[in-house]
Amino acid sequence: MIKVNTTEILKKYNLKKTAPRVAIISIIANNNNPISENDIKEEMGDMYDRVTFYRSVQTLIEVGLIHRIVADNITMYAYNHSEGNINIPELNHVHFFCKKCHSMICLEEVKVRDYKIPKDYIIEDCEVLIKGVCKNCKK
Amino acid sequence: MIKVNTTEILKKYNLKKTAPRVAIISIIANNNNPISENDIKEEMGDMYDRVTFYRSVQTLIEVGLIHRIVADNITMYAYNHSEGNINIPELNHVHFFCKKCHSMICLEEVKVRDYKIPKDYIIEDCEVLIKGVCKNCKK
DNA sequence: TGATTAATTGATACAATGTTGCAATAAAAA
DNA sequence: TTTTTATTGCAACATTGTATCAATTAATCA
Repeated sequence: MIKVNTTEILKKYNLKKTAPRVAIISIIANNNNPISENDIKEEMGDMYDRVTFYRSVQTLIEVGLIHRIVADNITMYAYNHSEGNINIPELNHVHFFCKKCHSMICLEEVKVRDYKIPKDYIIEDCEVLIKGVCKNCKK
Repeated sequence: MIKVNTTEILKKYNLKKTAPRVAIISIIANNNNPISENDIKEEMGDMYDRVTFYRSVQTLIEVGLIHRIVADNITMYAYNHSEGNINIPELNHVHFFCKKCHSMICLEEVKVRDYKIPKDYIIEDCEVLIKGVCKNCKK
């Protein structure tokens, strides 16, 4: 459980430190694995407002603090602990999605090789999504 | 432009050969790159019905004939030309998404290596999404 | 510290996307 | 051709996401 310094982070991106933002960042950062809007909503209690949530999440994605993963039409959010390294696409955003229970876990140390992309394309990010069945659902 | 034999394909999966299915399969298969619901809708004209579309697409994804890709909340559909090989995750579903114009292109020959997934997980599929800026938008 | 400024919130209304139920239809089987 | 069964297409609903705007609150500065 990594405790993030929301004051510092928000200042870094010139964003005001507001209650919803602090809550959203903390909740996402304190989860090792991607988390859904509903789970975040529950943790926020009556601090949750849908519009504010969408806007906050949008902002945080734009600055590169979190990212959104969609699998089988299920949307989840995860923290970019690699924050400083987002320009090393090989190392980022690798997830496993269970088709049965819809849980998602973050994986490390997976690499992508042999990009055959036209030279004049700019690569900013790389996401790898591995789908299958998790340990529990396999039984 | 690969012409697919919808009669054969649908029979293979025990699906009835209906007009909407034939249209949807043909449209997706005849596009080299992923295509949005709106584009498919346009090509279908008044044959398009939203509910039928969602159901058809759902069915076709389940049998592994097409797949859905979501980037920045934009959903697209692409044909699995590798149809027979869907259990070789290294070779499947590699796309480039342009953050500016929201176009998507299919890429070949990208490989993923060094899976560090717990041994008792079943891997069925692997998608790689590379985001950035395309040739045109770079200018 | 208190007033000023500017971003952000939260409510409302709207728009787009996705789902359920069911009667009518059409495809495949007999 | 008739029967059977899956699929369609409509209506109604549910969920997800967006635009507007007045009220609020955080940061700034005197």
